[in-house]
Amino acid sequence: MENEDSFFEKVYKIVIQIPVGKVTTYGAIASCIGSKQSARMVGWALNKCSFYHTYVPAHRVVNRNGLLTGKRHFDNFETMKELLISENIIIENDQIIDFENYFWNPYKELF
DNA sequence: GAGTTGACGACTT
DNA sequence: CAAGTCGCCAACT
Repeated sequence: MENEDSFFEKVYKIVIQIPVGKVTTYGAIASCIGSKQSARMVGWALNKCSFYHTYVPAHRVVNRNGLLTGKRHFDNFETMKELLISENIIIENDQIIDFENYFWNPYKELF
């Protein structure tokens, strides 16, 4: 069944559930999975999200500072910012303004 | 099978 | 206050 508890699968399932207009952090996802220090793995998982059978809104995942550190992994450096802007999220200098306001806690879905 | 990498985070200097 | 270093864990070469 869908009990593929692979690290990647967990990451994808969480990211996919991020609502439009919201964002989360790598650390939050990692913590949600169980290893808060595995934030790097979250980024690694998103790196191969293109190979996943389901679309993963990786642009809604940013680092702890609300900085779009992963923008360079998109087709163009502006893609990530453009996607967030299209979701009513304000970006300035590759950083989310009022990031705390847009933050979506993955724990809410695990409840 | 071993070493290097990586879209982070927190601590140390 | 800013920059540098370490740790963490799985995938990639």
